[in-house]
Amino acid sequence: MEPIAMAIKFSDLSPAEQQEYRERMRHSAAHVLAEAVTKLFPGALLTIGPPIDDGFFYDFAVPEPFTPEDLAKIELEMRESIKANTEFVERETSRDEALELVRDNPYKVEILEGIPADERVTFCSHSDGAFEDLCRGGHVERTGDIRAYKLLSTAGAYWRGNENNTMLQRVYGTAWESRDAQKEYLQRREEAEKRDHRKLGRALDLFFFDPIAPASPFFLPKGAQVLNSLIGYVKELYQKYGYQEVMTPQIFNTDLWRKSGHLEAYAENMYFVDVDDREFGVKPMNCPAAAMLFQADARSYRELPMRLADFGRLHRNERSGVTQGLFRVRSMVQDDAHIFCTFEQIGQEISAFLEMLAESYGALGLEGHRFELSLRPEKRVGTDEMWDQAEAILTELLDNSGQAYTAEAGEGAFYGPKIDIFVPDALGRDWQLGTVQLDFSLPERFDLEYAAEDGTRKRPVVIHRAMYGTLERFLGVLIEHLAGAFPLWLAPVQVVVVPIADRHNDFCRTVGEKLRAKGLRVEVDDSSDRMNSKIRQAQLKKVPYMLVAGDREIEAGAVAVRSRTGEDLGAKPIDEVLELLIEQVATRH
RNA sequence: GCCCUAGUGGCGCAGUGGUAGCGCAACUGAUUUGUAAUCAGUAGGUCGGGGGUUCAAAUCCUCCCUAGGGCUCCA
Repeated sequence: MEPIAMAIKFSDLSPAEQQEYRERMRHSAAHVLAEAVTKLFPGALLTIGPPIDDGFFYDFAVPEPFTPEDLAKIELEMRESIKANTEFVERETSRDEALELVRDNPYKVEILEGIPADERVTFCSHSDGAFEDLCRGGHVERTGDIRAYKLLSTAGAYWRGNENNTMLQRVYGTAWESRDAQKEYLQRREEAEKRDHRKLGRALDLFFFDPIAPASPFFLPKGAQVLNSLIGYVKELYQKYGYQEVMTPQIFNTDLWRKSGHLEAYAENMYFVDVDDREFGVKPMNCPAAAMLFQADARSYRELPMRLADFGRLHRNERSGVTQGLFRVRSMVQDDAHIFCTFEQIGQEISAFLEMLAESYGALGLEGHRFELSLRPEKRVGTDEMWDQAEAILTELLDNSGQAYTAEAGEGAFYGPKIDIFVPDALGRDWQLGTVQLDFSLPERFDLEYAAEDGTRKRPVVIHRAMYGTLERFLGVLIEHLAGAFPLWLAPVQVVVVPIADRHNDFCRTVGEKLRAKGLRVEVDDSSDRMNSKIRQAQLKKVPYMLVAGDREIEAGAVAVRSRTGEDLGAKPIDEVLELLIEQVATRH
């Protein structure tokens, strides 16, 4: 590949060209980093150094991990190369020569051996050959074209991402076409940190964690209120879309998990308890319980589709290093439901689900989500015919939905294909929320049957589905999207009534009672603080509305309405305010 | 699970071998105030847990627990 020069201004490039340019610059920065590390740590072995979103990294095999001080030194060393403004040069070599050059580096040898026979093998250098790296190419013209860069962090990373391999030391950095662009990016990161749901969870009194129950949130009254409002909304949708709610036990005799296959495939993530010499497993999923409910009676085709919703609490013993705030917990609730239906009903069921999902995401203004279709994996149950048909149905539905999606071959569960919905957090990391999965296995394992119209006994299909998925995770993503400012219908405290002086307290309490009687969540701040302070408190807690009352308002039977955006909506009669609030809650605005 | 970093009153932090501190919050009193912080006082900590070094440990060593960043983006 030919180097790209900064011959024209970055801002004149098309978005695609800008993307390309940044990738080249970041990849080039990774090379400069690699050279700096080689100079400072002579024994370090180079492995890979690709551009990534917003930056680059390079993985090194070194005996000792890098310290923060090392990082500073490396950054200074990089400055020298960039100041020198030397040219990036690529040269093609024979395989034999390449092998000779990387002989002492098993990682590079492995990379080299992985290059297809019909591809060129190239090395690149930006220091007149003094430092060379096996490289596919794609650079800027000169080191000086890396206008802004910064090393951000170090981390351990397995070679090839496989935990059975050696752990390498990764250095993360960022690089930009200008100092301003970099500054903007770093500020964006800082802003994102302010939205971190773990910080806001504390600040807004929503939840906390304690080592006594690792990775298991304690929801404070306000956090529980938000979750319950969400669940209430989901229940409304269930009513509309024909679901029935069920409740099932928390722990089951291990026999059930043996039957469902979880004991074999999922035991390491489960909690077990021994009671009276019998072993029980705490449920990590609701599916087997749903299957038992289906089996509880002789089923007819007339009952299908049967949609059973279960908000049961689940426990999964996630590996210690992967838990993360509310995003990945060990104790959770899902808006989970299982649909038992005929094969012919799959299409309409999933279609209705996608409709309900769009409705619910729309209600929360969730943007930036993407769909992923996961197709058959190597190891699977069910016939090829079933997979052919099921995949065709899902593909057609997605095509017709107009929703952009990606199809991932081999990513499906062993028991069926699925569609996952991913939503990014404040830092742009994607999290799977919604999902709809076909299951060809559960009906077999539980020998589920229904009486068909012609009197024969047939096997139903099971569809697992959730819109918000794990509600803990969903809440985390939602907090970051909204920066903690919940819409009125979700806000744990919807209104704070603020008396200006003590003599206004009684009036404000009356206002509070009036709103509360209509189902609004109201607090009256009758503390001895000044009004300014009360407003500030309410602002910090992101309460949607503050109703201020002093002599003037009492005289008029009104309250002065202030929104958390700082907007002064003026004095309004209490009944009018009440009506506005109720309307806003009802329409979920 | 693995690598790095961290753990000090409810929360946010300072304190690197010699008497545990600050801000916010809490509590008490005073103040009664017009849209983001009124003033004064009081109380609160076995410094994540165990073991060790030392005359002396929040501080040094060691094991464990928990949290944060990262571990599929290929030369």
